[in-house]
Amino acid sequence: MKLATWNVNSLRVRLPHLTDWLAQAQPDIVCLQELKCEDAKFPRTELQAAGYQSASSGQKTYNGVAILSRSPLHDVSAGIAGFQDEQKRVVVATVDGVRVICVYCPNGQAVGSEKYDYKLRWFAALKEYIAAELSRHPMLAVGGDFNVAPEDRDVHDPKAWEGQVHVSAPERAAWRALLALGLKDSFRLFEQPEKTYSWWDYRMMGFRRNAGLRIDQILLSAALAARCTASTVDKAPRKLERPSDHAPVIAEIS
DNA sequence: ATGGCTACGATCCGTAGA
Repeated sequence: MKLATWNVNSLRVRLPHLTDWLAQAQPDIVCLQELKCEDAKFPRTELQAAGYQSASSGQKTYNGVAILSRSPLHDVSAGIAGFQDEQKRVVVATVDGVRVICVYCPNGQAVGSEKYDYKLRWFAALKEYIAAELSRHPMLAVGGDFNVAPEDRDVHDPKAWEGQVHVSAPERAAWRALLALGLKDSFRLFEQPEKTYSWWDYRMMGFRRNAGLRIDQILLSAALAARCTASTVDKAPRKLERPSDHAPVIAEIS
């Protein structure tokens, strides 16, 4: 089973890149973020033609998440149970016995801002939600844009980023609290090339300079981590014309 | 140097992303 996550930064703009990538990479399950697209306008038939069923939780202009799958999606629900939120950031489904949670974690804007506080509250709620899901689903994966670079090696210029949003100590603690539930960062289960990132700023030729952050991850429960055979970032779509600023992350499960 | 791209929904600029 090949599981992927990709922040597409507008599903409608990126649909050609997405369908090309699906045909090339042949993932079984894909978590998508930043659809910026209402469910009514979700390109369900186009994706069906590409061989994927979908469960989406979208909204206009901002946020929006979806899970694509070649196998049927069961027990679909949207949002974090018990956490009131207008912003569409979570969708969950069971596919082939695996509980898949797709997350678009808040950006946080700036340390100390209202959005930063929301980010930390949101992470606390996510942790409780994952804990509850884990108790019922030992085979569980959380794929998404976490908007946290967990360690300095996930940051192109740790000095410049020190204390900033995406790397601040409270954000990293919130991210590590998810691992404390028993989850593993699939990417770090393996030897990886130095300076591997999943997001690069559109400005200042961020991608050419490899000025990036590794903020997109796939977290696996112990049962899945034990069966994970590879995890990579696929930089190819980031090289295309009019790319998303994020690249897909992949985890392969035997 | 606090800018710089890109997408969006609304104009001909503001908001948001990271």
